[in-house]
Amino acid sequence: MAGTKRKLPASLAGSPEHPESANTFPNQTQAKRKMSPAKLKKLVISENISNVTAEQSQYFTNDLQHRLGEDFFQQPCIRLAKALLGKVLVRRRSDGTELRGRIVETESYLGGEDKASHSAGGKRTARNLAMFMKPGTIYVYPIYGIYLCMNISSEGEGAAVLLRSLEPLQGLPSMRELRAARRKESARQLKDKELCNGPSKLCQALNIPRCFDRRDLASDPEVWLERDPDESPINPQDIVSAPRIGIESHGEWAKKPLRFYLRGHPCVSVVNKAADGRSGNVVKDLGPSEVQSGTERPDVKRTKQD
DNA sequence: ATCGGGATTGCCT
DNA sequence: GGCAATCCCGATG
Repeated sequence: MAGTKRKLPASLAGSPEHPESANTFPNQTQAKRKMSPAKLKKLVISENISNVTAEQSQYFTNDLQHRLGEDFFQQPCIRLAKALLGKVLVRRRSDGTELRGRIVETESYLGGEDKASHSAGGKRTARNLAMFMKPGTIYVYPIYGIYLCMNISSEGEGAAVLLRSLEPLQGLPSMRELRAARRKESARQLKDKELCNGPSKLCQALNIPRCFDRRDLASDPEVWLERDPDESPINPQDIVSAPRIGIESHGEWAKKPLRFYLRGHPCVSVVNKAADGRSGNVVKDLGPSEVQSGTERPDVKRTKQD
């Protein structure tokens, strides 16, 4: 399948989804555009005309050309979590339309000794089986009875990367609909940057259902990952490492900086000011000791992670 | 068969 | 910033 250029049915070709608006984040420090110049030009045009129909040819772009294959996922968990930053998650819906979001925040769950991981201690259950499947396998699990979270299995026994937030790129009106469906009708409209800035929000916005659990990102026709052709390589100094969110009860492991996000990006769900001031791998002069807990390198087997 | 908790979110004060 | 919502899964008896 990979490398094969698929031709879309004519019925899909001529029926773009709802009007799509371009999405820019002026305040974004790394203001590099992700689209090809041609695509960008079209989107810029559509920005200036309300209710413009989506550029149809974007559905003909050769998605598979930039699709990430299984080799990409074959990396140690922390490395994959960082490598995922800047990559584009694509969801192709049954009507042929595509939703796209750029990954800007991830978390590593290492399995084994990682007490905060569903696979801690090598525990393998029906729920977390996908964490043990081949790298690139999607792990979707329900949380708090009402939400879902999406992970990607990495190299390493039971290791996976949680996707925490995306920068919405394409299909924003659809995302807004999907998100609004579960909110009060009286609630104000969500800002663009609020569409996917949380692990369960992105599942809603991209319509990722529970049944995507155990699917393969490298080969699934409905969901995949792309390299952004025009994205300049992420500078390691632009990756913030901070403690993971929502796992406070897990003691020492809660403090390890296994959350990664693009510095200054407006779509990050929770900014860690202490860690934000610091650059990725450089340890500058540190303040109070409590700050340091967020900077110490993860206490994991070097052999496994680098 | 029953019970308790959770890798979150949105609305309220 | 507090807290309810809501239910599946895994642990326990």
